[in-house]
Amino acid sequence: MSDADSARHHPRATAEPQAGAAAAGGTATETTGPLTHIASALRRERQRAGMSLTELARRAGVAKSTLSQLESAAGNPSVETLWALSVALDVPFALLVQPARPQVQLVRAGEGPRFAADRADYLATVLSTCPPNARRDLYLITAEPGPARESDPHMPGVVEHVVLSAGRALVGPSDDPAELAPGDYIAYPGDLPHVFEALDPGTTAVLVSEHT
Amino acid sequence: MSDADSARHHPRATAEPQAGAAAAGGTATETTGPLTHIASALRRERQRAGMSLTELARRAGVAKSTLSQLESAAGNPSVETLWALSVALDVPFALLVQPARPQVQLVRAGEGPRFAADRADYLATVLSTCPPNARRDLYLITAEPGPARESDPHMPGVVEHVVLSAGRALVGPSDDPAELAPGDYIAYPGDLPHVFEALDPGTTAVLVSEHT
DNA sequence: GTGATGTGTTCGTCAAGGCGAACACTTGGA
DNA sequence: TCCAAGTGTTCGCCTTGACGAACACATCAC
Repeated sequence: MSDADSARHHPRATAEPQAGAAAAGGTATETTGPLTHIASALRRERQRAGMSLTELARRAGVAKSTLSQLESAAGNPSVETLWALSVALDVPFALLVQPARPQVQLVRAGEGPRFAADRADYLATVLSTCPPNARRDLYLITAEPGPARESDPHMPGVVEHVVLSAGRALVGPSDDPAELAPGDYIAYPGDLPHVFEALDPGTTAVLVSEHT
Repeated sequence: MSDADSARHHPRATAEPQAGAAAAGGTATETTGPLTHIASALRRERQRAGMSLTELARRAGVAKSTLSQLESAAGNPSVETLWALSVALDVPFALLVQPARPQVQLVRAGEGPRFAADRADYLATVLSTCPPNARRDLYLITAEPGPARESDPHMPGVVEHVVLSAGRALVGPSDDPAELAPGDYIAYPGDLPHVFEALDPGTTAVLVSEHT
């Protein structure tokens, strides 16, 4: 994540250091505020779920009037309110808040920034670092047989997904790894010690690291 | 996503239809409320960024007092406030709100629910459906050469990532697909028409569908 | 037609969020 | 030692979010 400053977490961050007072007052100009997105997202998800305004309000335990104002982009809901709505809609909270920005991106097998490997027989290529909203990285792993590669646990809340492409490998929590064949998949908490040990030469895998 | 109702979007959803009134009142028992998580997440991320309470407040344009109360789990911030903080911290909004729940999960190459394929020469196996917070699915694609498989565009905001494991394939937006070799990676907006056309027999790939 | 149920909207009221200022408290020069 | 500059905390005050009730409107049964 170090040299991926080009892709930051917010589409058009506007953290003006000095002009913060503007955001403090009630009449902020609100550059890319989440409120308009919330309004449309709420209406869209509610209709997708086939709920009436009244019913959603009842299920979420919020006033019908509040919900109406929110869908009109009037007002700035509290987290609890929006949380209740996301639960009632059975929709991830983030979906109600975050704008998105997709793009086409291509990385050839050889290309892409290699991850500094402490050993020559293990190579991780970064395919995609966390975009605006999600916190997940995509790696291509290439490894040769040898002693098990112990990874130090990452930040709490990290989940790693591994799909084996070729060869065989011992992957998973250090205390109970699984032997994967091509096509096999495993997911495990990344904040616990875990291993990736190639058993066959030319072993490759796709690794998704989810930062929650 | 149809038959994956086991994994829902919220850790312990408590959308009681009738008892919604409880959540409405101020003194709700607050089962898995995001407020306590926000408090700890805010403090953690702020310290990780090496910021003082005063500095973060200044950058985000929120009152120092407000921030202090939030980190003490006192109060229920508005979305705008929390948004400003997430921008100032350069951290995805969701990270401040969502609890997480990692687990070990293993799917063997043959196992896992197959995705209903409209053609015999294209098989998608679900490896992992969207967990509590993220909205992304993991598929293993197995395809044989044949006419291009056109996918109808999905919901807006969807991004698909493809890493080719074996064989060769033409993947990407319909108007400009890329020929992938093993190890190649491509990402593209899923809300536009796109193709997956195997060029070699036994072509396999890993597909990450991000619902943003 | 007319009442009954549904939709989503707009009112007035009250509690709570967010604000600046004043407050204890530790640190490091002079 | 004392003052200055930093930390994070607690105060009144005003603004505003969230509420319930009343509202206008469409639909359907009788």
